[in-house]
Amino acid sequence: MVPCSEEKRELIEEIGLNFQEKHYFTPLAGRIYAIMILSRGEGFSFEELTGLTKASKSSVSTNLNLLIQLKYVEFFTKPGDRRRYFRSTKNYLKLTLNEHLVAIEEELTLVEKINKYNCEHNPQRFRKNESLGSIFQKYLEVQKNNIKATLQKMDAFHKRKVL
Amino acid sequence: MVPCSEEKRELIEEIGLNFQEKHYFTPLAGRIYAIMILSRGEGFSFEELTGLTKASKSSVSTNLNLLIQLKYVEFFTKPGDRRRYFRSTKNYLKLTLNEHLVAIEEELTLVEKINKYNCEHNPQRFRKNESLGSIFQKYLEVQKNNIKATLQKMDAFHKRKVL
DNA sequence: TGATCAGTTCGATATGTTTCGAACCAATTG
DNA sequence: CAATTGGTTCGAAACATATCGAACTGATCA
Repeated sequence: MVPCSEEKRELIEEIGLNFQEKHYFTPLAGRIYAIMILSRGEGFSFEELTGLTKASKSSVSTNLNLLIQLKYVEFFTKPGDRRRYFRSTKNYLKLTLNEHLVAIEEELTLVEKINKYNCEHNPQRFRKNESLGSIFQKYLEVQKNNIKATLQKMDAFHKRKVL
Repeated sequence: MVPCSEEKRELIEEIGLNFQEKHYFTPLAGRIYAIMILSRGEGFSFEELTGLTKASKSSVSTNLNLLIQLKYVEFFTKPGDRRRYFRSTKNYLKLTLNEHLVAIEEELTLVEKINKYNCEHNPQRFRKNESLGSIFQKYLEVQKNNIKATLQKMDAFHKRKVL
């Protein structure tokens, strides 16, 4: 039984739920990732994770490997210790931003397709909604530019840190 | 058998998929709504919808009522006709914007909670990520303001139309 | 060499969701 | 009144997904 405060447990569930909804994680993947976000970054061993999540080895294994593949999690080793230690990568915010970007680009192309179809097949309806649609498109463009600008800011920040 | 071009069928599937992913619709709800978006706005009868989607009456009924509850769909009647005619409401873009707004506000409060927790329990980690976190928070604020401004623009547009 | 440790793989089980069919209801029609 | 129309309700079937247990691998240790 790995110790963990009630407060932390609740936060883990809440954050985990959020990652289920917004990043399509499984419940367990959400919990694992939440545990890592709420830590000093020194990494968790495999058995600590099974203990904290109360899940089976197999489930932890699969979900952990999924998170590693998606670059949410990385691992490192310590000399004279067979175990691997798992922690969240530092680019969570960047990954999130990239997901936002993809979502918005998808939405833009979809809106364009709908407009194109209605312009050709339902001209009356299209004309009625034209200006509203362009307001929406402008909105998406602004969101997109904000994401791109923020990504650049983050890159600049990372470079400064490294030097 | 209700007629429908191959092009339209494909678009319906694509748009339907998008609504499944981004608005948590069921496959059938997505298809129904897509059909309505790609039309002149004169409404579809219940049996036209079962025909176009090739789904059972019961499924169409439940999903239609769901869409009505969520205000994506409305219905009207014609004199001397028992049937109801269903069409998409005109506020799709507004609903979408409101969903974006809610999502961003949730993300903001979550980021704040994580920061608060790490500030109290993992100060080293928190300090390292502080400026990166504030860049992200600023980003979310800009997105939020853009949504609010767009909502106002849309409201203004609607009022002008009505008068 | 045999035992243990750290983790993986895979088939089975549990859980949750979507769709369906059949029975049903209320309003209209003949 | 019986039959039809337009639609709803609800339990069951179909499908999808998450988690689990048990058997396994490959490295280390005694």
